[in-house]
Amino acid sequence: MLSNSCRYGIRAVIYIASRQKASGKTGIKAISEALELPTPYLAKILQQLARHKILHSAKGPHGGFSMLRDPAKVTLLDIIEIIDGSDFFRNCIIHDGNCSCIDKNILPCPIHDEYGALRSGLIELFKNRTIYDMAKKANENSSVTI
Amino acid sequence: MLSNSCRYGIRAVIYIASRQKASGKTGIKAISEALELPTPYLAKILQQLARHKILHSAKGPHGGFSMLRDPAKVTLLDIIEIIDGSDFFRNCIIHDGNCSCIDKNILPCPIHDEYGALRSGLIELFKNRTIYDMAKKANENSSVTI
DNA sequence: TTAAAATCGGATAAAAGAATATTTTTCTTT
DNA sequence: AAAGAAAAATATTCTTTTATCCGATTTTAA
Repeated sequence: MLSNSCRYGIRAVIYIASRQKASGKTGIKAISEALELPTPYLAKILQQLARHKILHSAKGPHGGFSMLRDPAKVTLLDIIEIIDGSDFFRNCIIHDGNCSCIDKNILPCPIHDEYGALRSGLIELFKNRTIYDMAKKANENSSVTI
Repeated sequence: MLSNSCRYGIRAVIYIASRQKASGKTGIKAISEALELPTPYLAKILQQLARHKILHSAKGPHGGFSMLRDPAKVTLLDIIEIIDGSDFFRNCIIHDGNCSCIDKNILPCPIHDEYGALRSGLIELFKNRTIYDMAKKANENSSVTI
């Protein structure tokens, strides 16, 4: 459902937020080692999030990434929309393009109603979970993996 | 969420089932024209479904595809598993590989419980909707699109 | 035996994923 | 202040996967 890029991005942001208090900025190397992700690929993703003002990035010695926006105000949905776009949230499950509940000129597919309800549930979940929530969980509860 | 191949396959099977009563076999050309799908690509997908005994295929004049298994006993999940595999139903939302509820050695991710519930809902939906249901809907209800 | 169909193998294109090399910025040290 | 080093940013290239197309072959009913 979510692309690799998107999952990497989400995990990295949670990690950055979870270390914010203790150590300020976190270098790309530290992140990719901790999460076991390919460094240059992750760098590209974090650059994208920095351009979208989710993260702050600092070059030079002791540089690295930190949260620019308040983690409590960044939702999963924000990150997903930046990296994967919002097609998923608008599309029908068996057709290209918009779902009939977005484009009223399209007739619904045979499982429109049931799928629509589940899709709404997903959107709500993504909209309600903030980076703050998840970073906190990761910090105080060691039985959780980022 | 579902690949193009998978969505094409589902729609084609519904179409074949919906025409079964009236006209028996349906040719690949007729299907791809009706659903506006690329003919040779669709052919490959249908061959795959034929190998997995969902469809029957007949060469020669008046050949074409028809349902091999009873449409009432073919679920969406059956088709999805053949074409896209079952990774989606086993995976965590932010990690590669199995979810912690499949592999007990893995610690859950920070949104494991909430996502798990929604994922189960999707699986149930895919398991409960049969090709028969959807073909019937398409036949008797012209305000639905395959 | 011919024409209509599916089948099969490979060719091509586009997108996603990943790695390498270079450049730019900024801190630190002299 | 200048030089050097550390870090991210950018650009380029490579690989893999997904999507698509095409030509040749096989099958089979009329």
